Amino acid sequence: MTDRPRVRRSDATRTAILEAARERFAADGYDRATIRAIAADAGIDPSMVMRYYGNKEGLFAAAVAVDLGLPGLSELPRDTVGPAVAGHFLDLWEGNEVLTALVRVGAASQAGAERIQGVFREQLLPVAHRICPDPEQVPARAALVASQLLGLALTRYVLRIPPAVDLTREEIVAWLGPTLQRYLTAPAP
Amino acid sequence: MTDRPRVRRSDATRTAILEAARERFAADGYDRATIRAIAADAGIDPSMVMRYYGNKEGLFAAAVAVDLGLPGLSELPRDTVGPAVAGHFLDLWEGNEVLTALVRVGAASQAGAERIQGVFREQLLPVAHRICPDPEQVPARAALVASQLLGLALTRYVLRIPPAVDLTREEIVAWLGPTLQRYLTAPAP
DNA sequence: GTCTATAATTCGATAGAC
DNA sequence: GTCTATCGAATTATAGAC
Repeated sequence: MTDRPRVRRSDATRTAILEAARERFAADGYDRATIRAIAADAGIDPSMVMRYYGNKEGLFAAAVAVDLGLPGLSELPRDTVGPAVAGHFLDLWEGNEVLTALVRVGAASQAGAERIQGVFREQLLPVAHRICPDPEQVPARAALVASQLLGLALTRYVLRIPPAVDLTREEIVAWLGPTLQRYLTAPAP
Repeated sequence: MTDRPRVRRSDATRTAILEAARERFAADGYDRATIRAIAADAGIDPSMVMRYYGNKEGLFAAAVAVDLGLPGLSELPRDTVGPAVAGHFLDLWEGNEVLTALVRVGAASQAGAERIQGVFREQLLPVAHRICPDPEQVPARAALVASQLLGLALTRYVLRIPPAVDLTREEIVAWLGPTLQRYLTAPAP
């Protein structure tokens, strides 16, 4: 009977809230990104945010749900996986504020740090297991990969150190590619 | 006449405040590290912090004044500078909360990010100029070095991703040494 | 579903007694 | 130099009208 398409008005509002939240968390960090400011950006009332997401932590959790889209990478030829990973992550970072928000909040709060630990454990580790030779070394190798990728993101997108911002995509892939390749596939030193 | 040693009582208080501030900023980040909590840790009254450092920003600036002690590294043989840099920074991070506080606040606030930019410009760049061959490439190479060093610090000391925490000193020097060596001295790719 | 009004905290900063 | 008391502002979160 009343099963028409079900395009609730609130869906647009929810999307607007999440988008504004991502921008604010990425730009200001967790504490300074106030619900009031996010609601103002989204053009709605602050109390709506509470209604939809319960509290600030729930809003953050919904805003930074992230899919790295990594599984496809494990199909690539093993001897060029380093540059492929570098390029893939550059695309992710350039086109999306979620990751900047995630790092910024991860560095600032325990809850944010645990969320990044979760992404590492559930998305990066499994793929590393399909790429690396010795299973026993996978966690250490994945941690090294994460350190270089997150370090570039930190210097380039969060701290915005000028020479890191000025690097071109080609330069980054050329410099980081061999590093990641070694961390993933080279014999342990 | 009254030029006795000048050991003011307040010196001990100042030191206690700065030490407590470093711990709090490192553990909680800028916003959550309240003046009240810092004063409580130092065993003094919150108003003393204001008296000595003017405001919270002044306190932070005094607490994270940092000397990386880098110049000595430029005297080392050029072909083993990578592992030397890795080991030097590991010692710095392990023995001092200043750097953790700096990264945590740098990721969370603009003022903190600018402070790290200053450290990069005034302490890392000059040393890189004495190590790298081509002066024109120095900023980019230094930025790559910073990305790997800060990335390890982020994953190991701030986010505390378990496999990054579990890495031994020897493993880190062995893995990061060649990376830094290449960023600093290898021909551009 | 949306908004007004406000409760309940908490923080940085100030004024002033001792 | 040190502490008490407090102000003013900003925040999350709630209650309830429409």
